[in-house]
Amino acid sequence: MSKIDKDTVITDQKLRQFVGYTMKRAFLTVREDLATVLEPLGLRMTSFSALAIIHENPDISQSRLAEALYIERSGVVVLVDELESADLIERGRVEGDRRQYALRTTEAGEAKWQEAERAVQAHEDALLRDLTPEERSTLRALLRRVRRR
Amino acid sequence: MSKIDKDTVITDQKLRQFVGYTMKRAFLTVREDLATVLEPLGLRMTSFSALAIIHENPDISQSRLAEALYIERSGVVVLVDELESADLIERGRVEGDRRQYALRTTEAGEAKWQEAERAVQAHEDALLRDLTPEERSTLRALLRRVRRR
DNA sequence: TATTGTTATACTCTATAACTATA
DNA sequence: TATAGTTATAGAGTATAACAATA
Repeated sequence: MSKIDKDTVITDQKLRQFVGYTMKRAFLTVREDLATVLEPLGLRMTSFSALAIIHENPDISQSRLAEALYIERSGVVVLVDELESADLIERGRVEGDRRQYALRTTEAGEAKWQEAERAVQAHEDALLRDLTPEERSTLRALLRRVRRR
Repeated sequence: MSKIDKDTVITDQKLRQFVGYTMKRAFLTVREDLATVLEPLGLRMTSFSALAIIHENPDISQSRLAEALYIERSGVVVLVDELESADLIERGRVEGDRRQYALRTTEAGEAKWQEAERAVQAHEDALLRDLTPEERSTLRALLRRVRRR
């Protein structure tokens, strides 16, 4: 019932055997740093992703953006509101279907994307500084091979 | 303002260049599957980790468990309440310091840990089925080299 | 003064469900 | 009937801050 030593080393050997545990730890590290990098740009992790998808797929609808981001359409509404309020994207109308919007970046949105892309690249270069370019590619490739059952 | 084609392929080339994006996707896949695996055992991702740490570090205090789990002490209270209510761990008293607890697994907790460990191993084997044992080791090793600045 | 555990509160992120307007 | 977008609500997972007991 006692013998707790202030300097006893806490081990996590059992957990370390799991890829998921290591992945969670790495992801939380990335997420925290990324948040501080994006914050001064007025972006969050998800709005950064949304801006990237809209930049790359002009005139995409909210529903398809939801699929691309793997979130529900209801979540996209808030996200798009946020980007639109910041004048980074516009809700264009589609001729022939008045239900959906055609999302596209504004000029300011394009500039913001370029800036954010550079900032995020610098963030990754910092966190992955111990990995060679080849190792980073390997890491990306291995992560992409994690598959749902 | 239109030309949205129902079959237009949505690309995420810009995001894929980032390790963090791929990591998030992989982690969410793991987290979702893990949750369904742990649910019938009455565990969550974090309580599974806590059980592992307590199993491996008998008589650990709540504060040190918080450090091991990278969460706040206030969060540990709820977590430990949860595991204690399920009779998986006990809050033992420390002789010489009445402030802290000495957390340890119960017999039921040990059994639950063995069962959960097997279940989580099966979950990983399923999600990482496309990776060889060597590739899984490589993935773990690379993830561990992601470092805070 | 510092540490341990606790409580209350709040915040972020996301999902669910019910709704409207259009198709 | 089905689809696109919206709103309100709720839940999970954490963090922050203030506090009591003990060191």
